[in-house]
Amino acid sequence: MRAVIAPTVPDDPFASLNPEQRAAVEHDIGAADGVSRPLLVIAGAGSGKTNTLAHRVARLIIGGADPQRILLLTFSRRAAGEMAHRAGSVLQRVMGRGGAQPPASLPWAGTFHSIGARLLRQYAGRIGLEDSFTIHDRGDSEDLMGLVRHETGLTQTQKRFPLKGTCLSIYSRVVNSGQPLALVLQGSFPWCGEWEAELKTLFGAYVDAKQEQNVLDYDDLLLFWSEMAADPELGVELGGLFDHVLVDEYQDTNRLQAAILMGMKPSGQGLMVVGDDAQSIYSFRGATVRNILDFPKQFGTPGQPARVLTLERNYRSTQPILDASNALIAGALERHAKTLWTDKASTARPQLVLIPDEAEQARWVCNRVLEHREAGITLKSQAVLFRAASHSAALELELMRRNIPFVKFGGLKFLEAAHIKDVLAVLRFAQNPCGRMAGFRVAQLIPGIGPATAGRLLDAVGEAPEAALAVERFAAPARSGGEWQAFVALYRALRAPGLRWPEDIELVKNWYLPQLERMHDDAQVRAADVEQLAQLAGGYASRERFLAEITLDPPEATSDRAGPPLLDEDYLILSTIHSAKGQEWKSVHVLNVVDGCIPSDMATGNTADIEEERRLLYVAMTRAREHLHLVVPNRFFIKQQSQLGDRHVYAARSRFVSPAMLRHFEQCVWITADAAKGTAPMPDSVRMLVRERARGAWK
DNA sequence: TTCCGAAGATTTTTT
DNA sequence: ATCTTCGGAA
Repeated sequence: MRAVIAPTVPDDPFASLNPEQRAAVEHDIGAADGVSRPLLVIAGAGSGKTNTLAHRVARLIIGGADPQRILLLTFSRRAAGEMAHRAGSVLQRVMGRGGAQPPASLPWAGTFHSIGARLLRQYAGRIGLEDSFTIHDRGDSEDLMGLVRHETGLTQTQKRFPLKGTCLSIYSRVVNSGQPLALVLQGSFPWCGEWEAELKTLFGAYVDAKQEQNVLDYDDLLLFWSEMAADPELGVELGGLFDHVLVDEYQDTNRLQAAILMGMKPSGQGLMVVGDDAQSIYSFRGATVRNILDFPKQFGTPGQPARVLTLERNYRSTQPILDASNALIAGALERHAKTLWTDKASTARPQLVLIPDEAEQARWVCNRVLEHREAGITLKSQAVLFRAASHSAALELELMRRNIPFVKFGGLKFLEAAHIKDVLAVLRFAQNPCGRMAGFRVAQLIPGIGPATAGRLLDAVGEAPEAALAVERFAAPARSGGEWQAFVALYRALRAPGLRWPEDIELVKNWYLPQLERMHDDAQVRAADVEQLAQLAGGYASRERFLAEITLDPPEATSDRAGPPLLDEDYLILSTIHSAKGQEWKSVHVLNVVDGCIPSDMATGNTADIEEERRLLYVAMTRAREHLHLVVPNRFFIKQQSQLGDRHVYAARSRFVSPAMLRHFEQCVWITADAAKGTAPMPDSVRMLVRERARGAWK
């Protein structure tokens, strides 16, 4: 029995909460029947959502809840860590400094995918799954889809068949949304509509291939979990593992995730979800706002209605920034009415900056960032946000030219580099010899072995009782010579029982680095990446854990500088808007606020897509605490679009910044000297900008 | 069968 | 500009 400790008055960490937050935190604590009813918290941007959740967790534990029986589902691993940390510090304050109570650790905090992986591993035997399954990341899944696509003969069609990546996106969408293929094709992939029958065959073969090889993809983690939860017996058992289930960012969950909750907690007891329908930006992943809107209906019953609380007080931004954001979201077609307010007054409106082109945009942003820094805002508390990872290319060049350190979130990942995939594939092949994608990739690293020979090798491995033996006995082509023997030795070592992680990675490095020299001109750079991976590997308990967690929680930042920036160094944040979710900075620049970027050209097909783009801009704007700049280049480069090669396009200000909204912004025009000639008188703000331009000439 | 070079295609966001 | 795919030479 755990002791029940009442919060002490003198240092009450709950005193800082506002009434609505407090209501959420205290919801059904100490209820007569000991149950807490389903709770939905609609939390506006910057309304202290994370804080409220963390306090709720702490309050539950203080009330006697067992941390081991609290399931906390977050959007990213980072968010889970943050939440556990904050809950811990609340607990510590309550328990007092004298108490030898260890800080709260929440063993079941993580993303849906990572928790799913753990539960599946645990219940594998019960559902006919080998518990040694490996997890395919996006790249592996695409490759497998490509292979199956080839084997099914779909590469030989008269008209071109959708590429492997597109096929996987369609498949994933079907699984996550629970919609029939035809509907998904019609709604999101109209140009693939004619291939419905072939796609159906392809997906069937893809599923078979995964099962044969004992691998799961991202979607399977949710799919299998939801299947378990839907089983009358297993569902109850799973639900019984937890007294409280808390879900963050509920607006970005999909049908499968809602089904999981429904299976585990059909009555909604002990269930609390938090989200903001105005910030739903993941529909491309199957997320649906319906989850949050329908929550009361889904989980409430007449006898036990779900409780709904709304947090509207914003603790992040100044009132002018909120005014502009509110005006933007007021234009949305459908939404939960909610108006953010704050007592952080300010006279400075956000800026809307007109700029000739992208190069000038990069220069202007650099100037402004440095200016802010002079004013005492560290680089780390400034961010530049953009719709697509490639939009920051020009800015990155300019930053490097000026020696301004930065770290970029989103976009291409470390794990997608060929050499990193190679190393991981070797480890995966050792872990799960049935996983063909890994073996297929590894075998082809050896000179003289191509797709055909690799295929034969894997067939042999698949049929043999002992994988290592099959590899040793395999007759490699003569031209592979000693290279093959070297690989056999490595493979045997990796499968040997006494091997202690992370020795594995040393073995792989010794074998792989010479291959790298042979295959790539820039082996030096790649070797450094491999070294970094090795460093990372040391932090994990075992090979299995490393492989599972690195695919579910990849290192998210990429830096163009050699190695990660030192911890104490100051650096500017560059991020896609998607990756900026849940974060905040003192100063925020949003790049390319033009039609074609926000909303993206690719998302102007239907109104739902366009509305999501609006919310995306809303998310970007509400990240700012004190300074917000929307930058509108007049002209920008279009790449990869036309047969005529690259060209400029003259862009209009984003349609979301409507004329009626302009009064919420300070408008600036930033012109180059030659563009200024012969133009009409400029607004007041221009003088300042021209001065800045003069200074910029010396940079 | 492998490997290399040329032709062809190319829709953003991420677990 | 980049990545994928395909055809032909070794």
